[in-house]
Amino acid sequence: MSIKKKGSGCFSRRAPEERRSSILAAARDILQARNFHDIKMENIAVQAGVAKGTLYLYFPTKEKLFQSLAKEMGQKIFQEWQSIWEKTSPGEERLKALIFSQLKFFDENKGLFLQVFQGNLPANAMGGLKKKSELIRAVIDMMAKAIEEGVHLQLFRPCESLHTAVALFGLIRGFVFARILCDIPYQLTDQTDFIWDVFLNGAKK
Amino acid sequence: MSIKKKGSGCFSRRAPEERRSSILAAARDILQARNFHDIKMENIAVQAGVAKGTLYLYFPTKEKLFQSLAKEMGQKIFQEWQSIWEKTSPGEERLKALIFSQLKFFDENKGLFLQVFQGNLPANAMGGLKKKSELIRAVIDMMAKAIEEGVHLQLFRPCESLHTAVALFGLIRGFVFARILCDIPYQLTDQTDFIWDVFLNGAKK
Amino acid sequence: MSIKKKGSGCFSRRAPEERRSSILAAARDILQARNFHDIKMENIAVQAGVAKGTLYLYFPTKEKLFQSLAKEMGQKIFQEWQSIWEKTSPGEERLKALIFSQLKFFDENKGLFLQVFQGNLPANAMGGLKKKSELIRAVIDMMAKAIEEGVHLQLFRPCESLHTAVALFGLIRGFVFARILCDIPYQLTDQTDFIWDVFLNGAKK
Amino acid sequence: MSIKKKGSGCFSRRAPEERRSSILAAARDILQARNFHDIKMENIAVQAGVAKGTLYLYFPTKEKLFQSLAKEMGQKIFQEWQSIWEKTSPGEERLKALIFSQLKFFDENKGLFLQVFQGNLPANAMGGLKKKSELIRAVIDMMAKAIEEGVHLQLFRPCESLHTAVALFGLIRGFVFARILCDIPYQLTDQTDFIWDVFLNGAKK
DNA sequence: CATGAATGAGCGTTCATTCAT
DNA sequence: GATGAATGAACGCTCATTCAT
Repeated sequence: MSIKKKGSGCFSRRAPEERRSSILAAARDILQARNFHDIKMENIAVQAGVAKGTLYLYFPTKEKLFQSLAKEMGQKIFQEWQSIWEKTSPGEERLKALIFSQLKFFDENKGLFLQVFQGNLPANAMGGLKKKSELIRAVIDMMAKAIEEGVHLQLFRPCESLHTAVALFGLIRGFVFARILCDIPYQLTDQTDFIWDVFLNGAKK
Repeated sequence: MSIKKKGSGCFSRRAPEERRSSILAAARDILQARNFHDIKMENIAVQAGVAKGTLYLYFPTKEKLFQSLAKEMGQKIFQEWQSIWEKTSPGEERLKALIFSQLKFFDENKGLFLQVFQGNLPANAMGGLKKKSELIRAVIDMMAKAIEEGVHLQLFRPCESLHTAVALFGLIRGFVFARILCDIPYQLTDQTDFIWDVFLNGAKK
Repeated sequence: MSIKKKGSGCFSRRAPEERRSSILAAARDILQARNFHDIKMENIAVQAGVAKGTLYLYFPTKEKLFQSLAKEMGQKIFQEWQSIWEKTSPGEERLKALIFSQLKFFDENKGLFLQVFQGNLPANAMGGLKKKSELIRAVIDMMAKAIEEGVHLQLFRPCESLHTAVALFGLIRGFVFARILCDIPYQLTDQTDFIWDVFLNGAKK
Repeated sequence: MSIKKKGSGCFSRRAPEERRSSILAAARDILQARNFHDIKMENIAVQAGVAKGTLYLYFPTKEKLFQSLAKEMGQKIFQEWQSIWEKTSPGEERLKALIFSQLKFFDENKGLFLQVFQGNLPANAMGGLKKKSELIRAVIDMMAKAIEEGVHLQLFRPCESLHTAVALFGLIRGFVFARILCDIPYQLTDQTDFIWDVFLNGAKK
């Protein structure tokens, strides 16, 4: 009735920006386990420890709420990639860091992987999908650039860098799929070296 | 007040199995563009050219209808994989055929890729997901066996075949993602050789 | 396509218990004239002056709503009987008061007599019926006890009190039936003395 | 698909009048256990061993079907009463026979008692109710006449015969209620003498 | 600002009725 | 005549959204 504390780091009586964040955090947590359509505004409100009506003070509709969530998550991971780029040197280090970072992201967001990043979004999911696609495109482009660097460094043979980046992107996603959907047992981030090995040397004898 | 005249009972009377199929086909077509939750039974009925009530003569609920659809599609592609296995000889031929087949499937089902095969299914999506996971697991296992054959044939170096299969699976899915989500321009099936090359030789100089 | 503007959220905000009551009252009024199955939730909502959805804030299903109604009415009449028992002295006074009370109840609830108290309830009417049966059993048992008192007081000849109570119960119900179903013209409660006379003396010359 | 034998004495390939009867019999049997609204035309068709459409060859609507049933049952019992009247001599014999006949009817139609004869009929139940009321009125009037005879025979003291008949009617119904709704244990028809005794002598010491 | 009771459009499902076979 | 697949109007219930408090 007055002060509720529930879920992920939400506190009543904070600055409005924090309230907004706690709502998004609540939505994110619930989205780990349920569809957009199976999540009720009520659920988010309870998880965030606010009243249903309060959600509408921060987001005009349910849909916009989830779009905001997708956007913020996208920005966060994009920033992480940028930061990795800046902190690493070209070639193996940079690429392995990017691989590791992606594996880590999916490890931490198994549920979201099935929801936000696989299209479980409202009908005009194209809004959501575009964001998601842009993100995928961004990491592919970034890895393509890193691969070009690798070619210059004579690490890789000359290649169509975009396609090669797509290949690497898929390699990573393959392990994510296998891990999350099929319960093939391994720690996702532990696969960095294996992925790197296959990517570098292939399977040939 | 309580009893009203209903039903016009004017219709076409096709073969019953055909009717079931046409309903599933209608659902599949609509699913190319929309979510499970954004598809109304009405939509399916109209698309299939039947009345809403008719759907319920063939499927007890909306959910079961889509589960049937997922099941049938899964069976179809699984049979295709089996048939490929039987018609090809071990090693390169068999693996390239499996790669090609997967690329072709996604090329023909771009929309579904985003829906049925990526989890856009009802709340108990776990039913759907399990099916999907089983399918993924099946193709990975099949490719793992083919890779073991390849190792015996001295085509590949010794390896943990399951992980290597996951890598190949990912390689394929990477191109699918890139093509479908990011509009990276290429004919999906044209990438068979490139995928095979990367898988075999890696990117190393 | 998937998300539309809904809800107008304009209303009155009475006390919550009052709202629940007014819904039950609306249901009771409509039930005077119509079957459970011929009453639509919409009807009740309109009669109660609330929106359809509001009904579901107070009762989880249509069926539960009517069960609540039956329960409340049963409790009310049972309490009345208890209160009569306490306020009257054994013998004629007590029994005549019980007779009068039953006649009065049916006089005031002619329509319900045909509905709630005669089994016009949902499929699992057994729930409803059990309640009703319990109520009937309760009044029969109560009258049986009063008759035993009467035997002790030498008012009645020795008898199987339960069967005699059933006879008295039937005598009362006979007038109710005749009045309500056949429009035999008399004021129901005016028959108290006649019923008492027949019960006491029989029809014999 | 071709010849089905189900339920109460129904045979395919009979005269149309027999088909009509078997449908009504099926409806009657089902009505013993279920409400008008909980009975589907399909149920009746299966029970009668005919196709759903066939019902509509004999009855224009579901409602008319049940009205026909009510009418036929009413006629049957009315004829029984008439026949009793004709076969018995005035006074005790005639009245006890009427009492016995009513108890027997309810004993044989416990389920219907809860359905047809207590108002579980469609919205315009007034059609049904009128029939039922007429029937009740008929037996009351008949008993009133018998009571008048009894007065002439000096069996009964002078009285308002209609009201006295209502009392007797109620006495009978009381035992029916108690037996069917409350499981008070006795064979219904065994109560004839007790009812007669109470009706004649009352409960007085 | 925050609340949560109230709203009502919308959808899944049922089943009396029809009519091509 | 008999059949039963097909029909579609109708209704119970949900839940995003609103706004009086």
